[in-house]
Amino acid sequence: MGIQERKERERERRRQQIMVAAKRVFSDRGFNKTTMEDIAREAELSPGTLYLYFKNKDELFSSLSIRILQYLNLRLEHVVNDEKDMGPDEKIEALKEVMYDVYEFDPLILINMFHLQSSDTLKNLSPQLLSNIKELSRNSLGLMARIFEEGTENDQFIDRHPMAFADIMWAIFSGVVLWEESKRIINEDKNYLKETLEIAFDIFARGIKKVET
Amino acid sequence: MGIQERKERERERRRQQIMVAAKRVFSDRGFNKTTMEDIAREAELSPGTLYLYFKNKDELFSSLSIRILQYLNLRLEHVVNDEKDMGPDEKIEALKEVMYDVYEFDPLILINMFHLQSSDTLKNLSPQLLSNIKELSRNSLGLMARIFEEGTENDQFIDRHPMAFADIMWAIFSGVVLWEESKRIINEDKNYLKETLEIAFDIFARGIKKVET
Amino acid sequence: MGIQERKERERERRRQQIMVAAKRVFSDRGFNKTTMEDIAREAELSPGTLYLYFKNKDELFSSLSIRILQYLNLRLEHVVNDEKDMGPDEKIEALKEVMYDVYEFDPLILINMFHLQSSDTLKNLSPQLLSNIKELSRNSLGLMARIFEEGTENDQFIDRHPMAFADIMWAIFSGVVLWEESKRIINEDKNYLKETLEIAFDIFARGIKKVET
Amino acid sequence: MGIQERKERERERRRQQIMVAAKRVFSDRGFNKTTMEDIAREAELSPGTLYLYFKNKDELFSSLSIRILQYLNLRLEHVVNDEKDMGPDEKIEALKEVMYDVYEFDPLILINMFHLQSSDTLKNLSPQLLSNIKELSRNSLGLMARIFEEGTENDQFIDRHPMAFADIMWAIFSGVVLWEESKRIINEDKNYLKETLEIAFDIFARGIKKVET
DNA sequence: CATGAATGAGGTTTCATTCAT
DNA sequence: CATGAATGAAACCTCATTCAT
Repeated sequence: MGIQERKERERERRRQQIMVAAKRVFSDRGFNKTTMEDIAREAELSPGTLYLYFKNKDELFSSLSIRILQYLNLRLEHVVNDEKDMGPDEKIEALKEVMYDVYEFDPLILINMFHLQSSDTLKNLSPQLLSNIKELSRNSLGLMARIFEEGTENDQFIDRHPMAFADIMWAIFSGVVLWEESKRIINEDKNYLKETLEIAFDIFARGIKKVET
Repeated sequence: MGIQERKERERERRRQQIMVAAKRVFSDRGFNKTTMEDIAREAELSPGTLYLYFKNKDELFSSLSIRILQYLNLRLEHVVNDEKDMGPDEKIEALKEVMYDVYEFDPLILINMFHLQSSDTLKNLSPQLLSNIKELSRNSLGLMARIFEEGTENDQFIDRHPMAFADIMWAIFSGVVLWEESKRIINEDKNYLKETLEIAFDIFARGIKKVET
Repeated sequence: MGIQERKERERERRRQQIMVAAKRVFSDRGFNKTTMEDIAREAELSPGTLYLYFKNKDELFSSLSIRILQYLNLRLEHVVNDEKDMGPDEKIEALKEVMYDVYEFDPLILINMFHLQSSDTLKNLSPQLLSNIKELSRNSLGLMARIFEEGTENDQFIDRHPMAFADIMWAIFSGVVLWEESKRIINEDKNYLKETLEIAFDIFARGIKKVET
Repeated sequence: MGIQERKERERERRRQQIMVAAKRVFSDRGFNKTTMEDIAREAELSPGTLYLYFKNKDELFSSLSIRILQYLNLRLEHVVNDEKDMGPDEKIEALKEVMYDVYEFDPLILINMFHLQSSDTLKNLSPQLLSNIKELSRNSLGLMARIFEEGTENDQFIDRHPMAFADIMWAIFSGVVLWEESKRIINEDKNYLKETLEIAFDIFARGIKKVET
């Protein structure tokens, strides 16, 4: 068991090493322009080795998305489940923090995640990985929806479909990050994203509250 | 002159024919998986012919984005410039219509446009085309911003940076369309998008109004 | 007959027009890089028209070589046949003039002629054209050989195979024009070719004379 | 070190293997008609492999020229530097041997070298390779020039520009090899080249000697 | 005769993936 | 487990040539 486990851990370390390298290269060059050899070089491994840890390029790429989705999920779960004494308003505030941290965790991987989603090659992922991704993103939306649901139940938010709320929330976040003009501005003024998110969440909070402040 | 013009029109017709085919295939298969031969076959032309009308695959792809951006621009200009007697509230309502029509005009091309923007190889577009795209998307955001600016000046909207408003607006729209889970739902329930947009714009309208109804 | 002839002449004029354009473009870009459309544009004709006058690209190219070979032949015939009162020494001097004029007539076409000869696509020339080229080049060598033959018969030149003499003569000329270093020098010093040819012919004249001066 | 070196040698072996195959195919079909796949098939490798050893088709082609130029250089250096006790006459004799051996070493590659020089696409060679070629051909001519220079200094050869002598010498050799009619004759009579070179060098030797024998 | 839009075969090159060491 | 040389399928793109007008 000791040995077994040690091996497993070693294997996981390698996977991480590769993913870190992959993230760097994908972020730098985008999906298409990145070759497996680029990643191998960055990871100081040989191309063949990558295939010992990832079935193919698409799976390697997708694993990056998995990682950030896992992080998002973790954080959302914490807000929804652990912070029992927060009111809906505070949870939305917390949600804002989560979203921003996700962005900071990996600003470019997010963009890549969209590439993943609006993409083609999702069909040659292993079924397990695919369902994993679907599960995670579904779960994330679900967790956000829960926050809004609570607000609705509390009669603090207007009564609408919570999933739609969650969708919009995510939209605000992701759209802000993606739209070309925004990217330009973000590059010039690092605070723009934060400010815009602030405004966005503020508007959102005002817009969904039943009793206006 | 007559002949010259006829030729020009004929040429434009061909371009459109190719773009229609390209749109279909790109939408079906995504950018990477789509080959020029696929498009040629769909357009019932030979591969070589495509290159008489588009410098390369990237330019063909980008031209599709141009088209929808032009449509968006046209519609936004109409709202901003021609509807002088609309109040800010009505204009946001009109904006909603525009966004939805854009989506109907070409639901998948929008996704592709994101691929374009979050992409890599857009550096080998002709400078003219590239600046054209930039100009159009910048202009669209600017027009949206104008709508919000008016509302702010009228003291009807809370006083924030109008560009950020526009950014969020676009975010809501595009994000809603893109997020994977949404896509799934949209495919199952065609009204979901409309409803969610309705909610989104409603929240947004409530959120930015200074004097609450 | 009048009309027939007029037409024929008109046709010949067109051929010349195309060849002049082709010569310019081939010289500028080399055989491979030159497209039929380039030539058409230079000739202010349409690509299709070229094929009314030349079976294919190779034939068009080869026709240029034909033209210069015809010129060479003409000049050589004049030296051999018309200048009955010249001695072998003088004829070699005349030969030098001819060679130099050929070079001036079309310095780059000569290089292209070598491309033709060391080339591949000579197999898809029309048999007639091919035999025409062979005939002309054979004839040129033959005419040169005659000059040396006379000198040998006169007991003025050493007794060797006259065709070999001609071959060497041609070699000197063509080699001088082709060798890369020479080209470089020629570009820097326009007189180099003339001088080198002068030396070459002088050496040659000294080398073949039976009675040394 | 041992491993490093073994790898390097293995790699060099592969390069040679490819070059041998390339030489065969280029010689057989000429540059344009030869496809990379042809070469790969001849080398019993896959097309992709060629690109592991040569940047592109042009570089592969040029490398062949390099090889023969290196051989030529080696031989010329031997004549010029190592054979201190040879007189100019003997050195010219040695030069003849060199030239003939070069021809035997690779009769068709020489023709291809001319294709290289009178060619177009040689601008997309790596700068290093290009300068390598230029260096080598310049050097070869320089070495030949040295031989003549010695003869001039010894007062055995007429006093002319030694580089021009070298140029002519090379011209004789290369021209003889190239001219179409010669090729035909060579194919029919294998001794023709040798004989003609013999005559050429004899004439040349007679032509440059100050004191006639 | 002239046109020039369309063709489509075919070439070069890339790169994800494999497998013998 | 790791390597990295080799693979070979497949993509983009060019351009000589044709043919309906």
